[in-house]
Amino acid sequence: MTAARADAEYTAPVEDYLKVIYDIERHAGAAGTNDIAQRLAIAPASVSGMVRRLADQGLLEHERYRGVRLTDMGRRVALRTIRRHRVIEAYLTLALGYPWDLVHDEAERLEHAASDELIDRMAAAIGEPSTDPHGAPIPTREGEIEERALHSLADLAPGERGRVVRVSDDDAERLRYLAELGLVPGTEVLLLSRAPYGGPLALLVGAGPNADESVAGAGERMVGPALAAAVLVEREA
Amino acid sequence: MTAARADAEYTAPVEDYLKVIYDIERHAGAAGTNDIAQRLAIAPASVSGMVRRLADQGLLEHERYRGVRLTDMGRRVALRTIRRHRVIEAYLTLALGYPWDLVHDEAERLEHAASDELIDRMAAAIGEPSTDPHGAPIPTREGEIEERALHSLADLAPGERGRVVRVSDDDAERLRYLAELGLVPGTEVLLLSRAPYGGPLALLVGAGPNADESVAGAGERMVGPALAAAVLVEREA
DNA sequence: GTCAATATTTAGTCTGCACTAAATTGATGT
DNA sequence: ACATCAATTTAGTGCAGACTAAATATTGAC
Repeated sequence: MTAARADAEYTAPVEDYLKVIYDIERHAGAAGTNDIAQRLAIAPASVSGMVRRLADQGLLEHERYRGVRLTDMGRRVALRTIRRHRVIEAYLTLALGYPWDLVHDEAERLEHAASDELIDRMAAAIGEPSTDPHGAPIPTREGEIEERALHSLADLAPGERGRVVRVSDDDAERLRYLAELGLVPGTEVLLLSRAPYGGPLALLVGAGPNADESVAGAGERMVGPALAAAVLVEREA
Repeated sequence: MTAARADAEYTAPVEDYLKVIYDIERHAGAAGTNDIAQRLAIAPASVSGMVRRLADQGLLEHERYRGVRLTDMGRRVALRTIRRHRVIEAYLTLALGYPWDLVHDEAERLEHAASDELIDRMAAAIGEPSTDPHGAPIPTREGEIEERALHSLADLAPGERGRVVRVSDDDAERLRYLAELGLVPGTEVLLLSRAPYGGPLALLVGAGPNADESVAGAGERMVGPALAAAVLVEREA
């Protein structure tokens, strides 16, 4: 029952749990033990124990068998960690020329070691960007985040046009392939057609502002639905 | 007995042990349990257990009651960690404008999280410096280090002249004070006199290449022997 | 050479965070 | 209403790395 502050030190595993729970909660309302376990690549039984500890620390609330929700404090800690992660990703690409498929793993470790002071200096050095290299929004120092509801590329209707805003960053291989296809944030896409029964989508990919990053220019592309789900777009007229 | 590689992953505590053992060994030939414990701010009894584990991994050799010596592999791991630490320190000051009294603590945490790839990019970005901001030599990627034998300021004879090459970096407060006195690497000093029985030294401090860093200009200074011991100099004609 | 001071090790404990195997609860289809 | 399946929790274990208290080895003084 000690009212701990959100600026205390937390272990790397704790920060990882909170990050993952934050993300699951956003999409599903509450985070189940199994989802957490899968996202962290650990056994579900291991999650139960940690969840109890996190609840004791006031970082989340747990209804047995019904899942987990972050408290305000837990959310603050999660967002601070997410800010660190994304600022580091942005800094590595913009200031050190890191390729965009490698920054995630590096940030995954550095986020637990970097001080807020360092994060702020990094952010300032690259002009306080509002998103990371994969298009994910960077929370402010104060823990504000601009989460807009996005559609996946797979949700577009044939003939509909959209702009890539964000891509999933947790698989380096996939990121490299997306870059090859030109599917990077800022690129315009037009869904030409969608084959039925989970078949491939045909796209017209236009050049975006990050065209220097992408290997290929504009052109027609075929992508499977799993890949399309990893590409988030905003609809356009 | 498994012949592990030096490029495997080690935990942060393991890297910390190896670093301090490397350092103690350099000055004293072999590292005693007590010295290690004191440098790591842990109980001596805790060291015994860890030392056994490190010996089992082939990182060091241990003669009971006689101290510890790194193996070649242990030394390689230690030097890699030291390189990380010092490159990070140099990068933070040169690329991010970090004040020199804060970089040590930051590097102390980041050194365990940064990949070799990142360290190399940082080093390249600041022009592969040969020393960190406190004058400590940076080991090469290959684990070579140029350790020159230095005297402390306290060893100079009255009337002797020297140039500050390196200062101890483990106490932020002291670093700030040294900077105030102008005792930063590169500065010329002339020992005017030494009071007997551990009394203060009188110095003439001249401007060095890092004069912009130091608050004070050239002038006469009085320092105690403890502080003088933290300043390493090379003798001059 | 013996004795005290000091250094080191052992013994036993604790915490965090993972694991497997087994028990339990909740949801679902008939 | 009940059987079954999936999700979750409990029980018991292991490892890393710290701790204290107690035992033991080394060293230095006399």
